[in-house]
Amino acid sequence: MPVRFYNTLTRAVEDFTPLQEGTVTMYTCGPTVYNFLHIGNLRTFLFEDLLHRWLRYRGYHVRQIMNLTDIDDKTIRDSRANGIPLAEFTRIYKDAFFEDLKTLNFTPAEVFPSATDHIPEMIGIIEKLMEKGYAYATDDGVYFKIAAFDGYGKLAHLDKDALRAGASGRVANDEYEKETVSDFALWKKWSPADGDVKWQSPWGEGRPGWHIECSAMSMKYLGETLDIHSGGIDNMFPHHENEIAQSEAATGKQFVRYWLHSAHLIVEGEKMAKSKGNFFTLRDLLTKGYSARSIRYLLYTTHYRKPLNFTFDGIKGAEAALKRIDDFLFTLGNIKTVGAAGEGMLKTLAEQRDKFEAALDDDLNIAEGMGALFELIRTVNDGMERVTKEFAERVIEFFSGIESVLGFLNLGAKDELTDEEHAMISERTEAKKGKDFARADELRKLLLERGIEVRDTPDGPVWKRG
RNA sequence: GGGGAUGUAGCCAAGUGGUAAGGCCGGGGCCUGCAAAGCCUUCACCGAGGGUUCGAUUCCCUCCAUCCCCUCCA
Repeated sequence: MPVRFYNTLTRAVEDFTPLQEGTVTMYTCGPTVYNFLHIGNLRTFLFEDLLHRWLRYRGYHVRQIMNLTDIDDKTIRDSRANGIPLAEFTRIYKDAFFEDLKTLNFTPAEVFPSATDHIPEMIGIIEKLMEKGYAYATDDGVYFKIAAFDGYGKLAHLDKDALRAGASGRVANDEYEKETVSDFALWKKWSPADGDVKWQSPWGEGRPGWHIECSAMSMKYLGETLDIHSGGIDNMFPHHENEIAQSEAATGKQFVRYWLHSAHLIVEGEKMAKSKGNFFTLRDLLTKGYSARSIRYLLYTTHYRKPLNFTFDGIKGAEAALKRIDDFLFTLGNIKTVGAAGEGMLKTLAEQRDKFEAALDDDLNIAEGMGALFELIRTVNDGMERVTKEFAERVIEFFSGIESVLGFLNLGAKDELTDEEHAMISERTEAKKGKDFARADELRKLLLERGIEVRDTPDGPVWKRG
């Protein structure tokens, strides 16, 4: 079975085949760099990370581009509020963004282009749109004329004639000079609120509209037609709809073949909002003592098209679940029994691996995939006394393989003990032999204080660092 | 007001027209000198009300709740 994805464009699950055999071009909307990443951002970015990793696992060469929006209303507003030049201000959050990606063990994109480095490319597209009659200039900027683009609304399934300004009640009483309220800005002429943020253009000094950056950067790095474009569901309209309009109007070609959108995250059943006090950045959670891998696990294990309810009970559960996997791999790593792997065990391994892969192929159903993993764990644990070193290695090899998809396993090399610690373990074993359990328990406690947990097994004591 | 989703055990979360995976927590038991790890066992009338059907959690309708979008929020 091929990999299948739910395509927002067609509202159906479709078989995935890239335009160019073996290579996938993928553009993912990145962060606006005016704050640290919050768990909502992470939900979307982790879905995209899973997408990237699964395509790789399936043998594709993935060319992912993730942009950084470093010029928009919010970055200008906050840089001015802080009295820092825009580039200096966004630098802070760009650096933080890359640190956070590293913390969460993201597979990096091929390029992370910044909007401000691509102003000429954006101007180029706008000029083309002007030439073709899809855009017009006014006193305050250049706008895309949606009436001129037939397919407008095909992604969001909105009727362009029915779009009303201010329907959401969020639009201030701006004096628009646009021909139609839903026409969107390609270029914004400089206004005093922009401070010293401005670029030269054929339409005077100003700055690009928000949507044009993604068209310019995706086409520059990946070509005029992309295999996959993804982002949060909230960006479907107007952002992605506008990207389609301006890109396809400019090139005359299909812009994106598969659109994938992730649902939002809520916190303890409620919308996450600063005003509700339930707004958390990654850094907030790390400060509270939660591990990056448990955050990754938790945000990874709900299907991406379903709203994810982030709870603190959930993150504690994630830590416990990870410990179960850790202990399983730890136990396997200490198996010494010699002999061939049993038929039944090999069959279970093959079955659960197939189930895991089939689940991920089916529109990235990771929840079902994890179910297969835990079934494998339970079955192997159940027959652990019959597990041989050879079979244990096979299982560990399987987990090492899927770690390229999961990114939250603990397969690290063993820490070594000091001579003193080795001596303590030996002394405890001797004490046990002599039935001096008081001394044995004392030594176990002393080792635990050093972060070393000793477990007795039929093969003798094993130890792990906590 | 319009459009789009979601609602499964204390919590998280798959799934199916024939009586519901998995993880966490809790109860009971086994194993252990004691632990740890592990195993076994227990824990759900699938938001509410109708309808279609031999049979619905799964399809249809209504309602309720929550979330997303309707010009710049992942």
